[in-house]
Amino acid sequence: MASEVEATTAAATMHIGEVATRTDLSLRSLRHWEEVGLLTPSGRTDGGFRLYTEDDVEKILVIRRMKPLGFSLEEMKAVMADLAVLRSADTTPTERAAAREHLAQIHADAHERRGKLVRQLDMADEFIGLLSDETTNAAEVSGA
Amino acid sequence: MASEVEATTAAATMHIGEVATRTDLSLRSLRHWEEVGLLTPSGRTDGGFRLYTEDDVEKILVIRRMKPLGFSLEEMKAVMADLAVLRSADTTPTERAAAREHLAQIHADAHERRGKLVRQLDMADEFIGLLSDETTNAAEVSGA
DNA sequence: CTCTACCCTCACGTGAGGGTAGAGTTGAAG
DNA sequence: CTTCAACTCTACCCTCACGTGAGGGTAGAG
Repeated sequence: MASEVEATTAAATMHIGEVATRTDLSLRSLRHWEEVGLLTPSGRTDGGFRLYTEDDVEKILVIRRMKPLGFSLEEMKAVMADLAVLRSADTTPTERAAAREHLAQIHADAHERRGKLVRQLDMADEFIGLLSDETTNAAEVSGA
Repeated sequence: MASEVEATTAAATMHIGEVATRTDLSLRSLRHWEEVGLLTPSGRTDGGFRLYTEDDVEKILVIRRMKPLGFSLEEMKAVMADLAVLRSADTTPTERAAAREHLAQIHADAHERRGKLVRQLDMADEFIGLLSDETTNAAEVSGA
């Protein structure tokens, strides 16, 4: 039998709490993601506890990177499905082509959204500058 | 008395539609902001149309800059109030001090949030890079 | 078996608007 | 003045991605 010390990252599964701390996400989010079918944990204990694998965590981290771009959970779900198609070996060329095309689309979209993020950062900086001004010299309005 | 032609940007007021296009915000947002007391238009026509002044638009633009930092409408409302205190002449020193202190707090908070925005941008870039990889060479997996 | 720390499933609440219906207002052209 | 298209009003329900309990079950160490 395989010894109990396989490696650090073998078939070890985690409960939701560990995943949450490791990915810096809330339990609620992870559960919600399952609810909507975005990321279903690989297993459950007999008692009903969710069991996540390292692989699950990897996927979660991909999703987490996608999130700041403001994609909906549905969109991310589609992306994960497409990525799965590309990563898996036994998918038809037609499927793979469709997945690639869709991902290319997403890629373009992502670029656009990135642009918006940058613009938001600019606005934020303008606001911060505005606040600096206001708090710096507002003390000397009627003074000497 | 001041003549009716004060300047180009005198007492001229606009309806909500013009404000929306000028600020790139939806009518719904502007109405919602009024609902929650974040920004109340300076007037109304007899028929009930909202009338915004240039000054209102200025405030709206300040709010718009604050938005990307993820402050809630309530928080922004407080900020606008504090800014109003600092800008107005007839406010007690106590009031002004409180406003400045609160704004300093917000300023610090804003910096933190800016940091998060930057980190989000980084994550976004990681995701985009990931997509690039996947879509670029996924075509040659079993080929030669 | 007990204890504590986790985890479960509902079920409702929230924030910041989106969308629509049905009715009223504007203001320019005729 | 009348008419009319374009605009705006309120009121209401919908969405999305969770947050927040309530009430109860599980894991596993002692």
